[in-house]
Amino acid sequence: MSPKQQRGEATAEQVLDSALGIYAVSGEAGLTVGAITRASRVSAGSVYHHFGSLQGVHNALALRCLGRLLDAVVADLGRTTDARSGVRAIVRTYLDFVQTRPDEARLLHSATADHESMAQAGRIRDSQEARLAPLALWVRGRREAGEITSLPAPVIEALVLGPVIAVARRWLSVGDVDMKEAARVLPDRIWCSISP
Amino acid sequence: MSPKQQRGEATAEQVLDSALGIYAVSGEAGLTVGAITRASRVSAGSVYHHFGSLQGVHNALALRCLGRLLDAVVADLGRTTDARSGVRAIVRTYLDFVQTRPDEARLLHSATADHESMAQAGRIRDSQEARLAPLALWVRGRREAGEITSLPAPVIEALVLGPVIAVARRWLSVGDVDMKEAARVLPDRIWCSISP
DNA sequence: TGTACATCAGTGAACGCGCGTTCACTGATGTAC
DNA sequence: TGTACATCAGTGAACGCGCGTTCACTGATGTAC
Repeated sequence: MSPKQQRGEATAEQVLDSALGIYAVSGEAGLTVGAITRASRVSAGSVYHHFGSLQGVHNALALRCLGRLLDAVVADLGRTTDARSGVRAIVRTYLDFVQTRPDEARLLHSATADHESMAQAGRIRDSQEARLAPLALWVRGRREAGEITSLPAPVIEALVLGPVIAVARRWLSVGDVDMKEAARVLPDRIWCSISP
Repeated sequence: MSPKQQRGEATAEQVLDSALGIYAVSGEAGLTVGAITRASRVSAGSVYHHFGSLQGVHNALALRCLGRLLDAVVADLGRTTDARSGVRAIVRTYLDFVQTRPDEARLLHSATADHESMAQAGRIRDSQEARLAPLALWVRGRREAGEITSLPAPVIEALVLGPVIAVARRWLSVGDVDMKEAARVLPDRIWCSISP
């Protein structure tokens, strides 16, 4: 899982890059060991050496994508002070990520829904705790400062991320959303739904 | 696809019922022809006679679930007059459907994300046009009446359904949402985000 | 009402294919003295 | 600096298994006269 030699790291990255490409073209069903070895020019044995199983590749890929998204969001969120600009930052960063890395966004949006991930939702949260903690902290801080209405955390999360994810999915599948307009309009609309 | 004999209809329903159960327990990957024939006591040949392929079973199942959800929503929406009570009806009916038929809700939430469905998003919309039309009509009517802010239709859809879907998915996977409270709180919050 | 016939519904053994995984092995890298 | 050794990285043929699909066939149902 954590290679002790440099070239090991490079190989693992190569596998994940290829896997993402396959996923983008052929979907989850197309992500087979054969497809990976063909695309990455890494042998089956080597894939197993690094990831243990095909599921291991899948998990590692999902974690890498989620990590990148959370990193981006947390970084931009850290530059804000009040709740309103924070919400604006979350919306913009999320939509920006979706447009810049559509394949990874697609993976995240279906991965969070699929059966395996639901069973492992807890484990995923654990392994991303370092990135999730600042986010939770920010929400708690804003709420204690009275800038956000006092609703259960999951409901607030749904009110903030729900519309953003919905727009993102729509853009990724149908494509009939003006993302610039969405980024301009959504923050205030979302803000209104969670202000006291 | 549309059986000419009564017993054919019953068999097809039996297959879909079993398929839904398998999907709930084993996920999409578990939905194999073998699993279906074992659970439904319908032979492989008969499954192919009715659905053409395994993908056909999957599509039919997704369409049946979506149809049921849309029927429920459209029915309750028809009993409302103003936009505000309409939004309340949509939220409540949706959350009610999720709680009453969690397996079907899970299927819908992952099916809309998966690769195959994205490719066929257009065809699905077509085949459900009869149910989608009243919904679209309602939105247009409310907007022309000035009861809803004038944003692009997909953005409004995202603002209304986004939080609802987010809460539903959270409840289905993690389970840490009070659905009663969500149903009580969400309508007004959502309403605020789309009022002029 | 009875019979002949076409169509629909259903069976299940058999098919080949591609899947995930293993393993005995070779080569590369880092380390200790 | 050189050598010996342990560990890591990588190979690819081989394995058996379960998959989706087919097809020749039987039985049930509806229809026309």
